[in-house]
Amino acid sequence: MPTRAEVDAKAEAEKSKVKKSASNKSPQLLRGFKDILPVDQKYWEFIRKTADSFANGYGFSRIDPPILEEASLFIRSIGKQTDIVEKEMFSFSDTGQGTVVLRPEATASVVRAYINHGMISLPQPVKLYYWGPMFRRERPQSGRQRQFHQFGFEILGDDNPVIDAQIISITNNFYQQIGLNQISIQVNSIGCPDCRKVYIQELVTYYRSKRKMLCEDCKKRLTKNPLRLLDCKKQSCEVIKAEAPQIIDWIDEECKTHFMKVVEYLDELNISYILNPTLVRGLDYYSKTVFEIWPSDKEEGSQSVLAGGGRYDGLFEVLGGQPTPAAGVAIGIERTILQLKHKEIKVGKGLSPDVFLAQIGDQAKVKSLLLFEQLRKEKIKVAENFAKDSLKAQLELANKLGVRYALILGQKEVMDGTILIRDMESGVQEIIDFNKTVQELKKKISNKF
RNA sequence: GUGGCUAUGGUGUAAUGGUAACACAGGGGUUUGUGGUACCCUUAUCGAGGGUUCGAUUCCCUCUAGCCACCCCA
Repeated sequence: MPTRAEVDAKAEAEKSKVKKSASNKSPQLLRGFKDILPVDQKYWEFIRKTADSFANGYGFSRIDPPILEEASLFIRSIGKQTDIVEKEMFSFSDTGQGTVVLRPEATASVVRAYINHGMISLPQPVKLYYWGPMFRRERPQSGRQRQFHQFGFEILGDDNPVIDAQIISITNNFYQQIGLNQISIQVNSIGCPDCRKVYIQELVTYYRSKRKMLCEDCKKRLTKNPLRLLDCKKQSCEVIKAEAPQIIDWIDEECKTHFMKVVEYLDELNISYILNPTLVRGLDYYSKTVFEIWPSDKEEGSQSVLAGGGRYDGLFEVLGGQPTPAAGVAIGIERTILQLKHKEIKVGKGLSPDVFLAQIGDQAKVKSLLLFEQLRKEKIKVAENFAKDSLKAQLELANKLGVRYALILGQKEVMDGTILIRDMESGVQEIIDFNKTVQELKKKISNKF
């Protein structure tokens, strides 16, 4: 039997071994976290630009709530019983601040900001737009990451159904605008808390009578989150679901009229949508209208939700504010980009430079450093590689970048006060006065179009 | 969190119980001032740890990660 000392020594050796090999390995990305690489930036810029212009055009003001918030903000808003709060939040305790979490979504923060800053005294409704990272500790797969990005539009302070329709319309227009017209808009109403309670009672009664035929998950849902029963995709439960009472038949007059109005507006706006009586959303704060955007190719079986939203009239009170009606949408950026790629939608032109500046020799290098600055100020997009000395290597690079023209500045040109302009397509070169570089270049570049 | 599949260089792919092949990309070069078409050189302790074995990248186990489905959501 080994002595205590031996055991300790062994453990120590083991530890240092691990430490050593770990320190030699380069640090890896955390699970579910991703770098947004240069090759993908054009998609991000494209979406960002479009989102910005939508915010602008529809009169939404930008708000950037912090990424870290009090845990209670989300527990109270999203709901204790939801998966997001129960098992998906990145939370930790910060000295003196209690439990803080990396935000899993932004609507709660926006509402918190509305309350905190007394936006109730602003002309209503208040229209806000956000963009940023969200965090959910989920098992990653494609279109599902632990850090992902959303942007969203929220209209706070008005209960008119036209607001609901407008949010859906904006979302629809956004997808049309970026070229993703193969989407389906799923719409439903889950009523207000009062009539929902009645409906849930009814639903539970119905499902209880069929309890023996339910799958394990649904038995759990029956007590935990009855609305989710409607989400089950199991064949056996589908049958039961088909006969289940529909929420639309149980919501009260006010909720029903509201929903009819929303649908009417959508019809007027010529937006095609699908009434989905089983659509319920996972966040507790929703009331009345709920909707989701799905990719319309059912063949792929991809059930990933591109965007989702709805009305959340009850949220303000839950967070200690005055009762305020509101509606909004959150759009998943990664998932939207995935669809753009899937549909091979071309995005942006890519920023290829107009000209490559090549230099040979020390004097020329110094002079081209200055010329580069001059060209940049003239808004000519110029590429270079001052670190390379050989002209061959520089032209090779110029070729790879696909520039039309190359400027060549060597010892001889410096002496003569000239510079070479080479047409990379024809290989024709001309000698021009160094002082006329900008003027000549501009002439050539504008000829291109 | 549960289940299934997978794991070879920067990327995409081979092969094999005796330490890895090919393509592309990258870097360097073919006497130092010319690219897009050539040629040469160069880039992997085969995800991590353990086991079986004379010997494992190849077989087994564990872990980790990715993908898919579920759960849930964007």
